Amino acid sequence: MLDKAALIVESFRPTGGPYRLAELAQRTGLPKPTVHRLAADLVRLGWLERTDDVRYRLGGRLFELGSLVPRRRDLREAALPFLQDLFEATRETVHLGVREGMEVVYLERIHGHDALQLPSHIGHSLPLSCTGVGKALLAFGGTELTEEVLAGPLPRLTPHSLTDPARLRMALENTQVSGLAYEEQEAVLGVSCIAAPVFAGGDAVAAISVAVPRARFRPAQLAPVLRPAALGVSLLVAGWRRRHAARADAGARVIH
Amino acid sequence: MLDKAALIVESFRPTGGPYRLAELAQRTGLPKPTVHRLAADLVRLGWLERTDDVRYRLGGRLFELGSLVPRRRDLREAALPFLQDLFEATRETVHLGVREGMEVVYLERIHGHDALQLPSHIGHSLPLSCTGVGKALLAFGGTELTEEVLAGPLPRLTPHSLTDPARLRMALENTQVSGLAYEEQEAVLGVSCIAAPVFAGGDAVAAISVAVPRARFRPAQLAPVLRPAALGVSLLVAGWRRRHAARADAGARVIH
DNA sequence: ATGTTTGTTCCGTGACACGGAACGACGCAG
DNA sequence: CTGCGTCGTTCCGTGTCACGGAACAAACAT
Repeated sequence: MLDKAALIVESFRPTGGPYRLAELAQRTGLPKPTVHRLAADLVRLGWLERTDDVRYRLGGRLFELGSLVPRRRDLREAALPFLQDLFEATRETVHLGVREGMEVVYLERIHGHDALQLPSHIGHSLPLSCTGVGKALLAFGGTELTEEVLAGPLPRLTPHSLTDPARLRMALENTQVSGLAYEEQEAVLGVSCIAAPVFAGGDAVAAISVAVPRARFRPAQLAPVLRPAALGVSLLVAGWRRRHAARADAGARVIH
Repeated sequence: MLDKAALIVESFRPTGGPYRLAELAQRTGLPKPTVHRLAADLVRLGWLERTDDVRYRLGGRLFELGSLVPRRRDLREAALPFLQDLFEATRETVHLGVREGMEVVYLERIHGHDALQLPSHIGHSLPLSCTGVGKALLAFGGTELTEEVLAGPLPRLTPHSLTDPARLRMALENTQVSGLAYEEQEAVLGVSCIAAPVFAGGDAVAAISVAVPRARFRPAQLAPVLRPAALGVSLLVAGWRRRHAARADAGARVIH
């Protein structure tokens, strides 16, 4: 029954937008009365809301709980000042993302009034191989991960997406040398992207990127600002790790 | 059973931090085996995670779902560019918040490297009467809401929190005239705050604030930047409302 | 060595989740 | 106006699976 409830909630991905009861039944494959009963319970709990008294959408309680998720909250908090610096220096769309399985999940995206129309919303997932953040994470995510991605079929979001394993491998090797990952119209036509990994103890735990309309994409001007930003976050996160490890040890000794 | 699962998840508020099985059992008041079984299910669903293989914390899936909540996501997206402007102009901590019952919930908080130690994390709730954002929402939230808050006991976060209904009422009336709400060390000692409401169709749907260390709090310099920011968001949101209403009408006609 | 608390497994019992069937309301085509 | 389809909602008998007390081994403190 928890599974059914979760199925209903998850069926709101990726739009979160309002759905009618019949739509939910179809999306989840559950019988209509079951959806009706469970949805009513979820509304009572605040996990869902009713809009015009006919349709359901994700509820505010879910937002509050999601904001508390420790790993995500701490990383975002630490990175935010650097993302601000980056945005002020470039005035372009700035991303922070982490790896989740074979995909990248965006933790933060800041932009000005001329926001690009991008699929990289906060909380959304995109294939590792099609995004700057994803490539940065992939290049420094260990060989076994790289091989797994290169083995599987490479997804295609645009005609420019890298679907040839050999070319992707070459791009990753370049990234491993330069510490920077590039993406050119591989996720959205007309938008290019440069990204840098955030390290913590040898492996990349996140990545920062700047997305720019292809016409005014000038890597030589972005790299000198992006690199220190990623480095700054890395140093901050490394500081945590040490403190956290010490605290964990202390805790283990203190408890009981 | 959904209720029990929700009880477990909600018991992570407000820290989200890792808890042991016994702690969860105590926090929720549920028997240990029940928590054990449900927590295992929740981990399987990705709503909870296990840390050092002993403790539980809120899971990444929850973050992703929470980010999709439409009302919150749209408002944040619309306000973000203005929050950026505000931050660049003031270089102080900027908030975006909405009302949820008798409390304010923060949707966004951006800051630089010298982040203030504030209780206003994203997703957190604070009493309306103790925060700048809350006062702005309260002043333009309708008389029945005002009376309800003034009637109940006013919470006290610091010695400066307004607990006298008469003084709070006066502050709200000032805000209704000036369009600006002030808060001085009422939530955190040493921090003052100025806020402005975001309107949509006559009533305040959100509020923007700037929090500043008391020593360098200069309202006369903040107000001229804050006011147009709040106004800008208001105009954008008003645009939605019209479009959304039109779309809802169209939808009502189209569907069936 | 003893006591306490931890996380975990087992399992008989009973509550309650389940979903097919039926209902009234609504919009539409004929 | 009448039939038809689909909507959201309610009912209720059936069967399942959630429930949690009891018992367990392991870790730690005294």
